[in-house]
Amino acid sequence: MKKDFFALCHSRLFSGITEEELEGMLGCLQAKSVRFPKDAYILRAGEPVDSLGILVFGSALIIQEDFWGNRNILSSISAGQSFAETFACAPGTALNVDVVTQAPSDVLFLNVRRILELCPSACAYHSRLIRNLLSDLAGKNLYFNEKITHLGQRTTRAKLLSYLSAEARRHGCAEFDIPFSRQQLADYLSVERSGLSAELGKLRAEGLLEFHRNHFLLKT
Amino acid sequence: MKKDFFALCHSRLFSGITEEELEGMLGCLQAKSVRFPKDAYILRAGEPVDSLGILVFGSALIIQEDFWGNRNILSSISAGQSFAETFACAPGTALNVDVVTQAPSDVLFLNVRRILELCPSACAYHSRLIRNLLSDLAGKNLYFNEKITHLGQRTTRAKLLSYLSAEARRHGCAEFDIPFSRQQLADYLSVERSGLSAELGKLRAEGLLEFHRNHFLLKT
DNA sequence: TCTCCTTTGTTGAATATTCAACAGACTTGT
DNA sequence: ACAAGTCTGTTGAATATTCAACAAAGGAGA
Repeated sequence: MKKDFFALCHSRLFSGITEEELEGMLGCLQAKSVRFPKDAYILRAGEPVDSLGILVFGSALIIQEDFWGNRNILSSISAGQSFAETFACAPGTALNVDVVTQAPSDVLFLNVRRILELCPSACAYHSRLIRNLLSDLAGKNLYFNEKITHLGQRTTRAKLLSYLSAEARRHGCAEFDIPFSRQQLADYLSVERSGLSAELGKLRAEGLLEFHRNHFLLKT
Repeated sequence: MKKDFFALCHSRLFSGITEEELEGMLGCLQAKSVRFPKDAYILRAGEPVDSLGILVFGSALIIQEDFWGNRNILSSISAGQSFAETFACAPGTALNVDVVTQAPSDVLFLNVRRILELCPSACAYHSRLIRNLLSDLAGKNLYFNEKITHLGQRTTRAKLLSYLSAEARRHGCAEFDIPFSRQQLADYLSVERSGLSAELGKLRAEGLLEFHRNHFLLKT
């Protein structure tokens, strides 16, 4: 249980809140902890949600699947990150994504109505939690905004360069690892895997970058 | 000034707050009102922002422009809607979009730090405002999510069908007007205008839909 | 009503992507 | 070390998109 608290204290949602405060809050918020095996559905598209999830331990993917079964990876989730806040915060909205574990995972579910309800006497830190949630949503918003920037590019090459530039900016370095396999990157950028590989080959031939598997080096 | 208040009271951000309460709050929040002519830049990419904007009157577009000047319309803003909340709520982030008026517009700027600072004695409704902001960000998040769904489609046809389905769902009706010209829709979906028109022609020939200008009717 | 100007539709050539199939590289478990 | 399975790179044919140029339709103002 202490180990859980460590991950939670370092999550964006609970930043600025101490372990002692957290312990009291979780009870007040009626938090529920659930364990999932590898490749399990944490949430399924179509479900109405009134709780957000926090990945305490493990790894998961946010996946969107269309009518014909084409998969599109929207993001990957690691320990300390939360998911489904958007749907939980927008009342009356059904989930339109699947959340699937990549490894055995522990998830903490928090009911958003509980978070928003004022109970100043019991939990002075509700206010802080709300502000964290706000900044978390803003962060997700920026993430989606960035993805739209990549998807808005017309060609596979332009999408790749847009994505790799963003990764380099994020790492603050021209050499970095990406968190996707080729197939996952192709899904993320919504292009054909073979075309992606071919384009990477061209970019290497032109001297714009080097790579091996998921390790990349961008060159001037 | 009363007319301003009417639009604000019916905005998502100030919903549940009365005119009297609003009047007091605007002073406390140090709200600043600015008027813009048609085709003017309300905000420019690269600017650091600590305030969100509310369009009190008029109409504006959120536009992203890449290095080579290709424009991508991310959304359109009408009276009562707010913009730049994301950047204002995520500290230390520079704006990566332009906000441009489509018509003469009045904008109210609200400093987010002011909103988040607790001042329970002066403004009991700060809490409500924060919750509205949260739900607003969640709503924007869903909007971007939807756009990603469209952009994630591989072909112009699939993007169109995805977009038109979403519009029909939004209107709750198979017959509706879209808020974009052909060029704007092509920018929004990130495809070629002429290809878009051609695809619309094919869809009509196949009997999937009817349209005239920006009026559409989806057929079974 | 008649221009002028903007928006939308159409076409064919050039370019890019998808699809399918396979070969080689890497991993994992025995 | 070996085998089996997965991931990545390569190729050519089929399909789709972009580009450029022009034609047609719609709208605004005289």
